[in-house]
Amino acid sequence: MLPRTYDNQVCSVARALEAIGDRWTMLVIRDAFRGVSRFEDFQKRLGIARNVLADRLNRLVDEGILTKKAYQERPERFEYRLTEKGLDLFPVLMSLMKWGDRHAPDEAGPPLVVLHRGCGGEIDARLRCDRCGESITALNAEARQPVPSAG
Amino acid sequence: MLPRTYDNQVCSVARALEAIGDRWTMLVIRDAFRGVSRFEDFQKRLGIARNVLADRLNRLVDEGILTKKAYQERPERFEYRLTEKGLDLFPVLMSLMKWGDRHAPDEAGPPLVVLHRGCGGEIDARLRCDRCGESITALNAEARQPVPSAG
DNA sequence: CATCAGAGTTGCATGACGCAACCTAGAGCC
DNA sequence: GGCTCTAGGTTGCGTCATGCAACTCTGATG
Repeated sequence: MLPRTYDNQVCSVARALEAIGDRWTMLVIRDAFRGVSRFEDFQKRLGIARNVLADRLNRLVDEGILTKKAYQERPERFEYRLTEKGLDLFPVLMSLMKWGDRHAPDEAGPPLVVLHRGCGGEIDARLRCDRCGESITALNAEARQPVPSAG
Repeated sequence: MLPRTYDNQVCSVARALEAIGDRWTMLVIRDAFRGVSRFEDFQKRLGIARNVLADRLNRLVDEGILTKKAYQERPERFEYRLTEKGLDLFPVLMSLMKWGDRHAPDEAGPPLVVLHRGCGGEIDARLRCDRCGESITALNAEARQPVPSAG
């Protein structure tokens, strides 16, 4: 559990960040999407401290975002794989990536292109209206607050 | 600047997380999207330590995600507003919210509904293929790695 | 003159993190 | 039977980031 929870925050964003909102977790998940599954590989690719990595992996397993399974006995060796809950973080990761591509670009250009398998098209991370299909941005969105105590 | 940077990570996700990837920053941004703009209001709503809040706001201004502007002189008082770069984090926030709604739900159900202004439709945060328009998930996406040194 | 609001700053304690060393179980080799 | 290697951690220690309360500063209000 994170040392400081956001219990006072009645918001899905806060609850999501309680699960994945520290400095390393999202990068662990990113590497998991890239197919990394073993302790040593996470550690080498990220340069994260081993104790911190062990802690993050355990937490992600507790959260149901990763599963830990032995891929061989004698000697026992483990792999960490994304669950469905973890796989559902894909849009979060892609919108982060798109934002980084646009606003914090590397000189070498976008280092990773993600494509629609088979089709070969690129990912469009824009939000859509589920009624009219138009693109939704911060400028044409509005929040409907649930009525505080009138239900 | 974050204490630990991800310099060894050639990835837009890592660069994005360098800007917004600590425990409070994304919640500050969420409140900014809700219209919060003053130091005292951020502090009261989030319960964040004042020194940490001051640090986060300064960092976000340095990053070009927020602007700081006096909304009155004598006494001088300031407001923090999202820049275009900050507004572009909207898809990140919405996909985090959708994930939280689905996988870390509050008993009271989704506490915040965001609508297409005028139309009234809800937000569809699924990723699309920019060629064929189909929905893209982790299962039908593939990464094309840039050729390492063959350019 | 006292009090209040907004926007911080300062000092101290605690907790998260980085780092290196160590541990364990089995495999391969000689 | 000993040496070394790999995978997956754990332990101990030091430092840096964070939480918390108190304080500052400026001007308004009574």
